[in-house]
Order: sequence, then structure tokens, then C-alpha cells
Amino acid sequence: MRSHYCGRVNEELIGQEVTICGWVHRRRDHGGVIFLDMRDREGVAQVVFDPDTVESFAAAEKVRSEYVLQIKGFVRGRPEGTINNDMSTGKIEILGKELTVLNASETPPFPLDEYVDVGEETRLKYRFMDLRRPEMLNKLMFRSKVTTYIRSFLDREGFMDVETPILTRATPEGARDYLVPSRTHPGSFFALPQSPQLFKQLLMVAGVDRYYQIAKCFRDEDLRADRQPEFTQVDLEVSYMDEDSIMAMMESLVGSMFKDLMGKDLGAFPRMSYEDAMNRYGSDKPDLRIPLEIVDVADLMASIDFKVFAGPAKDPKGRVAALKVSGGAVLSRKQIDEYTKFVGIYGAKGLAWIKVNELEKGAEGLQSPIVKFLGHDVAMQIMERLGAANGDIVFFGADKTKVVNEALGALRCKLGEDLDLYTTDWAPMWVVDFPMFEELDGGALTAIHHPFTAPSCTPEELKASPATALSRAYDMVLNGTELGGGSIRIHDGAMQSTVFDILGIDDEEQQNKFGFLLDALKYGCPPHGGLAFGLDRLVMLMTGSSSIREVIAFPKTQSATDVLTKAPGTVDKKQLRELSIRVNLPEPEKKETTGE
RNA sequence: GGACCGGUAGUUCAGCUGGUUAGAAUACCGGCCUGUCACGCCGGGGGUCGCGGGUUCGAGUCCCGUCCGGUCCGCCA
Repeated sequence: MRSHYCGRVNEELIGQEVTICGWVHRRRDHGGVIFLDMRDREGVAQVVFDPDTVESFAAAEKVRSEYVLQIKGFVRGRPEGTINNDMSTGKIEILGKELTVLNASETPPFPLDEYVDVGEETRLKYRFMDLRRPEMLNKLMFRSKVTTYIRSFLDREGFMDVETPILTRATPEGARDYLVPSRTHPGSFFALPQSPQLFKQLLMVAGVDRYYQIAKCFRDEDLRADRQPEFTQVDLEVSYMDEDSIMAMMESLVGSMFKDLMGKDLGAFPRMSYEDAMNRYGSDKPDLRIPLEIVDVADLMASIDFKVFAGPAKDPKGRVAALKVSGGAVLSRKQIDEYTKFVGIYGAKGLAWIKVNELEKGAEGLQSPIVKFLGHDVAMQIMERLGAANGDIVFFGADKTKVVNEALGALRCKLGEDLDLYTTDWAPMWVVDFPMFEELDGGALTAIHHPFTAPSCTPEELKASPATALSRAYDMVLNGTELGGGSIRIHDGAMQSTVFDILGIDDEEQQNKFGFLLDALKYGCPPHGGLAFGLDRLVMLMTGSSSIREVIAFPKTQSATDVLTKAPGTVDKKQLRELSIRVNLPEPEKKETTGE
């Protein structure tokens, strides 16, 4: 039907006849001459109709925005003075000879140009129109380039693409599962996979050696700008490689992809221990574009009692830390109040600060509601430790360590954004040496990564002091976003049982939920490890998108609905009967539970 | 489960301290126009002010509830 894409018609085709198909992007009717900007996936080209070609001119008068046309015409250079340098096809135009309307279109529900920011709900309701916009099509095309790049890289490295089940069994730990009722086993349910984790480990036992899959994963948890209930992971696993080799290979994948697809050199990825990351950045995924660091000052304040917690001398779980912002003294009282409110979200009960006005005057040159409370000597010692200079502001956090880290960590990122402190566009890194477990409020332990992560010690050592044991996990972080996480896995049955024991999973439950894994570990499981990238987040960062939804063709809203198809929906009684399911909604807000 | 922001024409928005017939831009429809490129000029049509209740002589505006969308906290091993 067509000889060329609209966006690919160029000067080399001048004098030739072409046939293009596409949408009417814009129509400019001057009475005696009509211009149609024709658009397809590859771009826009201008078609001219003049009254000499009576039939096509009449047809061009009748077409409207988003009509689908087939146009046959001659390519010619644009006349002197009418070249449009803002258009990739701006040096040529097509003189329209024949115009066929392949399909009419109703008036679009919103403009498809780049000049209006349309509300997301409207865009999602007409996603098929929204995706027609060049900006969105380009993102989909870029995503396709990324997956193609990853596939060919992994293929070159000897990875096998193996599919794992979508209908699987519910996992006892971790995120909430999406459940699928089994018709043939009334009362039993499949679960959609949160990740192919166990299957890929079984593939290592099976001898696949190097596995990858671009896998859909499902988690029934609340959504965020970077979290969808179904999302895509680049999931991979290798046998006989240690963490250094795996990290090196993944770094090479991401590094070469940035270079080849974006022309960006990420350089070597620095590695940082979890402990270091938490202490210096208050986060296990630090944004290293921002040059601010959190500094402990508890020792300098040992004698001081704090209003909000017992103070460093008396509370071993507490932290007192400071964040110096160069040039931050320009912040107004109102802005500081806003930051105080901001850290309140993370549980901080206040935000103390010191503005450094004239350091040469000693503590007299500091402006702060807390200096008199600290005493001049302590205030000056803090200034010295932080290397404060005139014009700086120092923020303080004093509370439980978790609160201080989260509050100052988030404040650090917020200040980085608000004051545009970024020193680079891209700051990749690895976070390593994660603890194996984290203590819950009740005192029980939970796995920081997942229960299949290998510790960097023996089972005996692990049993002796689980709370301090480190794991062989690694997270790839880019600009404060966790791009991927992985680990060396446990390949030894005794070790796996030890970990389950520590997590409080008894023998019966171990056999019931993970019997197949423990079985597999008995039959010659090679040492192995792997990693999973969040593809959506990766593409979001690479395209500079503000949310993951911008790089997913048909995403869900924050309440996990699809406004386009109106999913989830009710089903009719017959379907429920077949599944032995009865819907039982609470009385007051009883909704219709069946279709017509 | 919680905090905050938003919902007014197809779309993007304005609408002040409650006060005449709810506006603008754009889109749409009609007319004019032979070199535009977000074409231009003239004219026209277009509203369940998310929904329900309340206060008031009077509500887009104030109050309560609710629904929807978004950002975040919790949650997401």
C-alpha cells in the first residue's frame, strides 16, 4: 500500500513518485492551496494540493484531523524561502496527485501535538490515541531498542531464554499475590509470579548454566510513580560465577547499552557497602549525583539531652547526624518550615538548623534556634567537623537511627532537586555487603533480600549471630533508583534450612512451601547467582520520564484499575459457580457482584 | 490504612471575600483566503461547575460525605 514512511521521505527521492500512508497530523487550507502534514511512526511530511488536480484537491478539502489517508504524489524540493528547518523532512514536500481516504476519524478527544499537557486520566482512557503521539511512540520504540539490545548482549554471552510459568503457587513471604482460582481444583488457587526466582534456580540445577527471561511479574501492593502491579524484569541467573564476575558482566551490559543507545559513558560503577550507604546517604540506594553527605555528630553532643529521644548517650538505637548544604543559607524561614514538614513525613519530629553567616566571628556568626542550646564550643566543633563555610546551612536529625536516616536521606534528595545541586547526569553504583536479616519491631528477623540469598559466612557462624551476618547480595543503583538487585544464592540444603530456621519457618512449613527447592538442592545444585533488572524503571530513567506509566503501553492507575478496558470487572454468576467462588461484600457498600 | 493536591466547555485553564446570563485560549462547525508549517481573518454552536447532602435570600465559590485521578507515608522479603 505504501512505498515509504512519511518520516523517511527525503531529498534523495526528489523527482520520484511515492505512496505514503498515515494520519492527517494537521491541515492548512489556504483556499487556493492546501497543506496536509501526514504523520506515521517515523515522522511527518508535508503534502501540497493545488487546484490543478481537481479531484484530489476536493478530497483534501474534506479530510480532517486523524483521518487515515493513502496519498500518491511526487517528491519535490520546497520552493525558495519555504524550507522548514525545524522539520526533518522540511527540505522537501510531496505534491499530492491521488488521495484515498482509508478511514475517517472523529474529532480527537484531545490534541495530539506537543503544545498541551493533557490530563493523564484522559490520555489513559484513549490510550490508543495517546500512544499515537510521537513522544509516546518514540518511548515505545526506545523500549523495544533496549530489550533488543539486552537480548543480543545476553545471547552473545551464552544466555538461554527460558520461559517460566505464569500460573504458579502462592509464596508465603513477600508481597501480596495476585490469585487465580483453579476450576479443576475447587478451593485451590494459583498465584501469578512475583518473580521467576525459584524457577530460575531450578534451571541452574537443571544445567541451563546461563538463563535469562524478560519476564512479567505481579505484586498486589499499592502503586507509586515507579511501581505498577504488573511490571517487567530482565531476569537472569548463571552457574559457576561469583559476585564480582556477575557484577562486572552486568556493569558491562548497562554501560555498553548507555554508550550505544544514548552515547553516554557511565564509567566504572563505584561499589559501596550497605553500611556506608546508610551512614553517608541515609539510603540503601544513594543518589550520587548530589554532593551532600550525612555526618555523625553524636559524639560531640554526648552530653546533650534531646527533646525527641533519650539522646546518644542513653539510646543505642539512636542517631544524631548533620547535613551541610553549601550555599544553603539563602533558604528562607518559610522554605525551612516546608522542609521541616517534609521530614515529618518520615517521622522526624523537627528539623534543627544552623545558618553559617560569619564564621570568623565564632558562634556569634551562626544564626540558629539551637546554638544557645548546644553551647558555643559544641557548635563550633560541629562546624569544624562539617567543614562549614559562610553561606552554608546545616540541618540536624536526632532520633531513632531509622528515622534520622530516612528523614535526612530524603531531605538530601529533595535539596538536591530543589537547589539543583546535581554534579552529573548519571551516577551509577553498586551497593554491596547487605546484612542477611533485618529485625522487625517484634524482634523477629526477616530477610533483607530474599531467603535464598547466600550469606558470606558458614551456617554455624550464621546461626551464632544472624543479626550481624552479611549476605552476598548486590544492588545496582542509578541516580537514586534501584535498577536491579541480585545475589549469589544458597546452593546447599543445610544452609537453606538454616536460613529458614532463623526466619522462623518450621520444618513442616519448609517441606510444604519449599520442599521442591530443598529437594533440588539435594541433587547436585551448582553454585549460582543472578540478578533482575526492573526494565520499566530502566527505560523510565533513560527516557527521562516522570513515571513508569510513561514507558508502559497500557498501565494501571494508582488504584490498580485500567480506565481503558475498565479492568478489573465483575463476572457473571456462571463463571463464579464453575470456580466454586461466592463473592461476599460487606453490607453497607454492597456493589453489584455479577454481570447482567 | 493515612497525609496532601486536583476534578469548571472536546482539551488546557481562569473564575477574588458567596451576588446579574460561568469566561479565555484552543479544538469543533460555517464563510473567506494560492506558500503555509501550532497559517490567518470573520461568524457560530458548545457547560450535570465529579456526585450527594447541608448552610444561605442566593453556592462553581463555604461545610459534611462520597467517587475519581495524582504525589507521598505505611506496604512493596
